[in-house]
Amino acid sequence: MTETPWTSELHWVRPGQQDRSRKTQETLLEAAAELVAERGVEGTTIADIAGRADASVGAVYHHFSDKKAITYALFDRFCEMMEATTVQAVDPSRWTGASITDILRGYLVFVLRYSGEADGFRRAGEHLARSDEALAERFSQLRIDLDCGLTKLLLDRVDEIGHPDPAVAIGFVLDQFSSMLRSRTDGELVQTLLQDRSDETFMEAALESARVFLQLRDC
Amino acid sequence: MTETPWTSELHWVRPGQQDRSRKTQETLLEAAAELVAERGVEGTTIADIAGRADASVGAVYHHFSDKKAITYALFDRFCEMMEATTVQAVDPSRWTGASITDILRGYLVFVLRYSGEADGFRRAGEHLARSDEALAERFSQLRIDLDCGLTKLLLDRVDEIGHPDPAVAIGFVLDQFSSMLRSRTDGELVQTLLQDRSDETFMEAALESARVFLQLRDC
DNA sequence: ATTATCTATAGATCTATAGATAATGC
DNA sequence: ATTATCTATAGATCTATAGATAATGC
Repeated sequence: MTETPWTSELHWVRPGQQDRSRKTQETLLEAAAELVAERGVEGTTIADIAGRADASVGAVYHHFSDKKAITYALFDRFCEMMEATTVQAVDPSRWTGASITDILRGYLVFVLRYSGEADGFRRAGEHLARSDEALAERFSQLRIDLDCGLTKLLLDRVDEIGHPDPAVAIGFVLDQFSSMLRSRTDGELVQTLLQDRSDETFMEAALESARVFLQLRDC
Repeated sequence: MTETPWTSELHWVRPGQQDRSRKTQETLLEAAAELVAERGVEGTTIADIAGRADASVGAVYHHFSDKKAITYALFDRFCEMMEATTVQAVDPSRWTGASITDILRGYLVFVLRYSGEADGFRRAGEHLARSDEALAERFSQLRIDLDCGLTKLLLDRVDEIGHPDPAVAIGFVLDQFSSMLRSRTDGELVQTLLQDRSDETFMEAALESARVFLQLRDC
């Protein structure tokens, strides 16, 4: 339980030594991500992945020690995507002159527009998190890092906030946003009242809600 | 695609003709619900279900035509639970003298306290919804019925609402609540900033958010 | 010579059934 | 006599491997 594959990933994913190899490995991961986004980890077979990547089952096992290794690799890439994006997103210099509303709008636009690209990678992570506590921890940390970074950005603008407890209020608003974005971008599932409205309507309602809850002063 | 098993459920679930039979069937469904709540539909085997119910694999197949039939039966029960609860929850006479805040608080308390009991049944429905459009429709309808009922209750108290477009505002608040409740009750997954705070803190923040967004006048 | 890929198949796991045995209720 | 249950196992599906063939790069 203490040892996780993250500490010795090379046992799981064989690094290619030919150009062709790295390309195949990349194609296999892309195929796996697509399939997992569509059907989930358990609904995706090795033969499916090989088929979509125009490769053979043997090729898959040449690159990955077993099915779990593929899932790990997908999750690993999700972590990389999230970490790199978070670093850029919460860099104060990116938001020079921006108001809290600007930042929150940027967050909404980004997730609505691009979260779909990470779907299969994220779903692989969720699957692992259900059966491995350490990976669940790592998965959670991604969100926490993002939320903490955003919280800092917003606290730098605390003078815009009229709410008596800015830290708690920001925490609530960020939770609210991520929950609602999750519902909205989760695909197929759970029709809601606002589901059929445009992203624009949804965003404006979410921003208005945050604005009045935080008691933002227009600057 | 037009024919769904709902129209001829008796082909899927054999009605028992002995007391013992009905009891076994009930035990099997309860076992299935527990396991699906823990491990999901695909993570649960027929042998698992039989084992937890202290029955044999053969007994399972005596009662249910196949694995899908068990999943259907779980979803069917989820529909019954949701429909019956919705009817009671949105009955205007239940809320005589209640304010909008009272109703919203009642909603939060109920879901936080009891949604866990329906977890396996709901999860079976989600699983079916992913592969069958008609069942996805039926699954969505459950939420829509609840949200519409609640919307009516709140619109009856429209004089408490200061928001210029009460209908849209109510829709947004109900979406907000259901998304956040989903995140909070989904179990294990997705640690959030407010996740470790008490239900009480969460509820009060959610109610305050709704109050300022709807611009509720205290009555 | 080494690395990557393919085909064919062994092994594991799960669903579903067949046939025998036990319990129920007219 | 009918219904329910059990044990044993056939059949299907998926993971993983073995061994042969093809491509790469020193």
